[in-house]
Amino acid sequence: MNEKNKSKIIISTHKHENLYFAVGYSEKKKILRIALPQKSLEDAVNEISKYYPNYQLSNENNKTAQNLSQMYHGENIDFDLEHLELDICESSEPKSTIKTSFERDVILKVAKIPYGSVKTYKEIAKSLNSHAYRAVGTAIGKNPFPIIIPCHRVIRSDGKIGGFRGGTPMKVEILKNEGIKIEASKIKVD
DNA sequence: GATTGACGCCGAG
DNA sequence: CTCGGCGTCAATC
Repeated sequence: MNEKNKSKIIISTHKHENLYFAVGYSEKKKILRIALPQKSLEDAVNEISKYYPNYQLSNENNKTAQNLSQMYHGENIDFDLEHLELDICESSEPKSTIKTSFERDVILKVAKIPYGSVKTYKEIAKSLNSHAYRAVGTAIGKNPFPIIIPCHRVIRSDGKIGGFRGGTPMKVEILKNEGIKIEASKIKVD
């Protein structure tokens, strides 16, 4: 059931205060997966290694892992998507990789949402000429590059925050760090 | 086919 | 405001 992958990867980490960030690379230096921040190094590494058991930890300071932390804390970093592995993967690849063109299209749309603004699941669907609002949510839920591909900027049409793999409270925190106003669990529009 | 979603909309309480 | 129920469609079983 739990799909694993034999390919060898490198995991780099970064610590900021009590949060640990992790990034998984292929041998070609393409980013395969980003982990949401965790309270321990083990947990952060595990977020990657559970999909890629054949890994090696890197000691070098890693710019992406550092950028990840900065973005989480609300800095507006212009990240080059060229570093991400955005190709459609074989079905034998681990879960939460991009496997269909629909998922890829959704992820690419989300990537274009500017810092400090939000879009709804419905708007994403509409921009793809689709009514599959729920499928958009499901596809975003598989986002292998959370924070860098800003899935936290996608909210519900009624203004509520919506789901998040790291839990809605984390989504709220990231949005607030970006300066978005939230009151009574809803995005405040002015 | 049948079930399951990080959803949307409307109507009832 | 909350809740149920139905709409909708891609992915998965």
